[in-house]
Amino acid sequence: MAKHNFSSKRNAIYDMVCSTDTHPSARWVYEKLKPDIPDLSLGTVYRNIALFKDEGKIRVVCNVNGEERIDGDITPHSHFICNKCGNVYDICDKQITFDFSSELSGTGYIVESKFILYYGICPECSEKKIH
Amino acid sequence: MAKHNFSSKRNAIYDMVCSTDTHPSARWVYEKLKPDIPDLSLGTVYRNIALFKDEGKIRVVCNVNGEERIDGDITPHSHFICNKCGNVYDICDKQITFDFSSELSGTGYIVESKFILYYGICPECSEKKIH
DNA sequence: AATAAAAACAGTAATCATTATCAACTTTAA
DNA sequence: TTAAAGTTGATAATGATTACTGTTTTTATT
Repeated sequence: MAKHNFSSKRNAIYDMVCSTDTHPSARWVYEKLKPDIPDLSLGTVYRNIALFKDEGKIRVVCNVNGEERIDGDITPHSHFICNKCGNVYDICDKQITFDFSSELSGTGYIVESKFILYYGICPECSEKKIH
Repeated sequence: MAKHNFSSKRNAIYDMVCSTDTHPSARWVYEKLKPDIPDLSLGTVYRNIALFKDEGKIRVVCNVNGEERIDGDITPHSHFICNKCGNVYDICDKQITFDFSSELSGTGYIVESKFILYYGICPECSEKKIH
């Protein structure tokens, strides 16, 4: 891994990713930071998100409407994706084991990560009864 | 749902998706069929795959290197995605329950589908020891 | 502080998967 | 048949992501 210099923009991007529970896209992060950092470039957001992925500091959750959605919380947990509004929510399913080390043991598959995704209608969209 | 006419190309696309366990991309399906159907258009493959999705005849498994991967087998099962070669494999984890009807009951989330994805290194790449 | 090498950046162009358009061709129902 | 509706190939458009390039910032060293 290459050595990295300090970068206030990189810090701002990482902080934004970690301080939201929206499971944002690169563009969302860019638009949130742009007012405070007028000379921020969308390419910089993509570049740094790619870096965080390489470093394992963030993870990719899913792809919604062609946009990759990321999460700064890399502790094991599941996600719910709303088929209507596209919002991504954390699911606290403590009872589910994320100790997958033995789940596929003896199969030859080396598991590095496990993801559980629920798709459906979120409470907000369910109430709105929009269709 | 609109009414659909018979279409030999649509049938060929659906048959190809269902007869492979590669969890193909649209382009893969196109390239497999092209030799036998020289006047097939990539747009037609995309158009019909979108149709199958709407009808619930196929499902989206994941997104690998920017390409959406689909599955003609819509019975409940998990998938393993190789971080090296990008191949997608079926995982027969019979012990895992796909009866998610009550898993998020009382939370307000209406679950329509559940996906379990394992990421790691597949047996083939593991043997090759490529890095 | 000056300075040079390395890293990061903005701005823009390029790439690539997917979708939209539209005129020509098929299928269907009568 | 025939006309309406559905399907298609070819191509253009879209939109997310990546690559490029000249400039700016950071860092390590005087």
